[in-house]
Amino acid sequence: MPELPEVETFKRYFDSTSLNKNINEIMVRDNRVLNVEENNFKIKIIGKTFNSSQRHGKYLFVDLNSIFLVFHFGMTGDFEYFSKIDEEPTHSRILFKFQNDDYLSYISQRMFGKVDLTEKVETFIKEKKLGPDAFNMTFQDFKSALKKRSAYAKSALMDQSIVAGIGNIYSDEILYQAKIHPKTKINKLDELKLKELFDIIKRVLKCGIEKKGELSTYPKNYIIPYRNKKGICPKCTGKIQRLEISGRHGFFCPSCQIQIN
DNA sequence: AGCGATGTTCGCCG
DNA sequence: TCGGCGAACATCGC
Repeated sequence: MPELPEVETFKRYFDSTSLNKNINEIMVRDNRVLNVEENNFKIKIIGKTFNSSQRHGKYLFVDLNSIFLVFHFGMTGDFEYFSKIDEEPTHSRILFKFQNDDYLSYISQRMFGKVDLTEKVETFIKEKKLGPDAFNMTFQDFKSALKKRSAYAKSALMDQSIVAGIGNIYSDEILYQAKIHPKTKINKLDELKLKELFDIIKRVLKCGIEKKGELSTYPKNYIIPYRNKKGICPKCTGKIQRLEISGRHGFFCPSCQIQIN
């Protein structure tokens, strides 16, 4: 379930299981997830160790000394660390074998995720046109990223070039908590409302990280649990509505979330 | 059986 | 240029 909170959860899992272990072997189960040539990928990594990791938006970068491994998880990506080869998970696409005979699997059921290499994190971020990381940005970052933008609020939040890390689910939650209609044009928000939105982005993402992306454990006044079935708004008991914005569907409460025009 | 799904990217068009 | 839309990518579960 990889939006920012999930990728942050993957990062913590990765850090606690896989850092500082020598990589002895790499098994590429399906090279369609690789953005680099398979042999080159292996040559660049085997014999090295994962020194540290950093997250930007939905991307995870791993420092390998002079080169960075880049993980993106698409819609169905995950990591799994295990000890015996017969425990290899279904949809394991890239398997790293460490010197201690343990394994780390990069899982991708639908193979929308991609594994890449880059010389420099900043260059990669620039090439992918990623905006500031949603969790680490300052209010100034946020304001200047939105400058002269007129997209729908939901589209703007999901636009990785404006803010990196927010996807379909969290954009719904953020707008619900901020009481903003998804189709409000983002440039219609005044400074005060923008600051409120900024604070809510942080709060919702922080909650997501603390709950490790387990949606069922979210607070009672969150709309996320109501995304699948058109339910009752937990704040006003009105009916949750579904809407479509550029091929993605979202949910909102028409009486709590007011459109500003 | 067909549709939709937590993501990204590209081409089209207003 | 910006931004909305729809398709494409690949697979699986409902």
